[in-house]
Amino acid sequence: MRVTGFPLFTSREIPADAEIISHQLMLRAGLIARLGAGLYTWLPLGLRVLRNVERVVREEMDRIGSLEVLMPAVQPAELWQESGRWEQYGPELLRLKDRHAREFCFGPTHEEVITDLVRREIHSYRQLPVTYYQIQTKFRDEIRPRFGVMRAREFLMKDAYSFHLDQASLEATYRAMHAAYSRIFQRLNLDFRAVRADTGAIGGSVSEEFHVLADSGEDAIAVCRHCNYAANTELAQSRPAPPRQEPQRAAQEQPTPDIRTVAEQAQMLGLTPDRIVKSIVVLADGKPAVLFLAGDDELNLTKARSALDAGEVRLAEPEEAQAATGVPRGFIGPKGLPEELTVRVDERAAAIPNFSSGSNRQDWHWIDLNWGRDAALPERADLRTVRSGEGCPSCAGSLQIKRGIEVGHVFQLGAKYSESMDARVLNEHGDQVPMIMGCYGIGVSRVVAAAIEQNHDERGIIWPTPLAPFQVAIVSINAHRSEAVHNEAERLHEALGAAGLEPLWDDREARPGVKFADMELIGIPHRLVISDRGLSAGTVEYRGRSEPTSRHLPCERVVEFLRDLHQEV
RNA sequence: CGGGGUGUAGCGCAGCCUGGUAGCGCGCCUGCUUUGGGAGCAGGAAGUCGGGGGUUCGAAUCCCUCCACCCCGACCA
Repeated sequence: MRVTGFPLFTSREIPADAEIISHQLMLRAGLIARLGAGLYTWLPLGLRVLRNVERVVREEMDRIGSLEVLMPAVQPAELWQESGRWEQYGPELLRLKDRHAREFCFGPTHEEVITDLVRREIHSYRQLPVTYYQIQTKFRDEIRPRFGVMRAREFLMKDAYSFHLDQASLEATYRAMHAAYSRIFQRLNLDFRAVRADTGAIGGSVSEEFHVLADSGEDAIAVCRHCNYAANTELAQSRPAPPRQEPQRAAQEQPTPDIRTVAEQAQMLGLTPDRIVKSIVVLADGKPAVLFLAGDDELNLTKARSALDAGEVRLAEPEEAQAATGVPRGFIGPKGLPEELTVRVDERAAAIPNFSSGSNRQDWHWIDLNWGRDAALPERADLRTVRSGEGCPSCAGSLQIKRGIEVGHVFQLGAKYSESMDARVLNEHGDQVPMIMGCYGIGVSRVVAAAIEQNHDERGIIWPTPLAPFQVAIVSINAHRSEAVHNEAERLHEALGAAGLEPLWDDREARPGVKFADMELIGIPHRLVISDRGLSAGTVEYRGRSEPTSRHLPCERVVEFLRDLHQEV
């Protein structure tokens, strides 16, 4: 391809509204153009990268026997009403009406459609297991789209769905899919981790997320430094520290006027925060509950949701907390709390002897309380967020908190959709049984952004070979006045193309600096410079995108050299 | 949805407080020179100043209103 026939929409200026590096570089390199909030056009250069991600994904999906389909983006409301998600999903679901006022949504995901397809077409266990996938545009009306295609509203996703007679079959496909995902991200040269994950609104039991490690990632994940334990901090656990052993002291109530925070309480009472049990009022599906945690721990709302078996849990407003407990926030505690309140205690808070907490009386706190003696020990639960440096739950190592970009997610769904939508097959005994399902997603457009987050320098993008829109940049110096340069560039362009090496020849009449800067910004892995200077010695200059220096190659060896280099990766 | 901010040429911005008919850099077009790391000189094109309404002799500037976008928060696959 020649630049004169493949315009680059590069820019020197950093767009004002791009916050993270991948967003800035995608705009500056002319990969995408913004249309509206969370809506982007893929320009020719960017589309080549996106297609490369798709290609790798398709190859690996096909390899494990997953079958490609393409479902409608617009879906009838009836299906969503049948699964119950028309009500559940909320404003993130873009709802539409057609000319007959019939209701539809623009699909954010396709469990309903695929389940409907399969229940119509598959009737016998002999037809199972089966896995379908598609690569398709989704729309989720995100509260706050940001970071370019990283969190866009419209985005490209690979979603796959598997159907099984039994759990064992589901697990086999799940493992195959897991392995396929690992291969995909390996092939794309990304530094990633598979982490245990919350199943959230989709439902189901077992679930893992694939995260590309990057400081700009929106998710926090806990990874072990020694073993392969890795979990989203939404559910990560750590090895409990040995409980503190000390004789119980007599409880005393202390005046603590105007104390509101754990830090103030610790200071006034001369304690460290880990001797304090704090009381947090939450509303679980609208019902108040009090959660007790160690003073230096942070409440994990995802864990609270499962501990309280609730759909939605949020922190209570100060007025709501006071209404539920009868005391202002800051003075709530386990001793003397109204008995009808739902309470839970975090494991770590349950292990603190002689702790301090609110008195359920304004301006007073207890010290030296003990569970069982002064207040009944509530049902124990894991409620805290793990911290960096804590012990790994599955080995003797320690945990590290890293940031990750979620690029993939695999789920064992179970029978949630097949039951609500009545997707059954006959088993070998002639009984109607609901199919067991799995679902598996990859954020195709997000992978492009994630790859840039991980592969760039101050000059621009450094594409991993499988993603690069072009493999070789040919920069001809003064080709418009040197016939020799022009001819050699043209020869190489043709020869490299014939060798399948996807060259991009910058044949513009621009100054060399402009071309170098552009080729570096758009991240082409290999660069050839053709100049009179080199040709007089029978050489052209080669430089890898991330290499500091160039080397000279005899003209006749160039194609072979690049082909070998390309083969290595 | 709450809080904060920004809309002026394709991009990045100044001008607004203190009203007087719009400017800078990059980019773009033409010519000449230049040509191994984002050239120089000369000339040029390009803006409903986000939309609507109001105040005023006069509004980018002051007031009202609507819209769009960005950031923080809650939320979320």
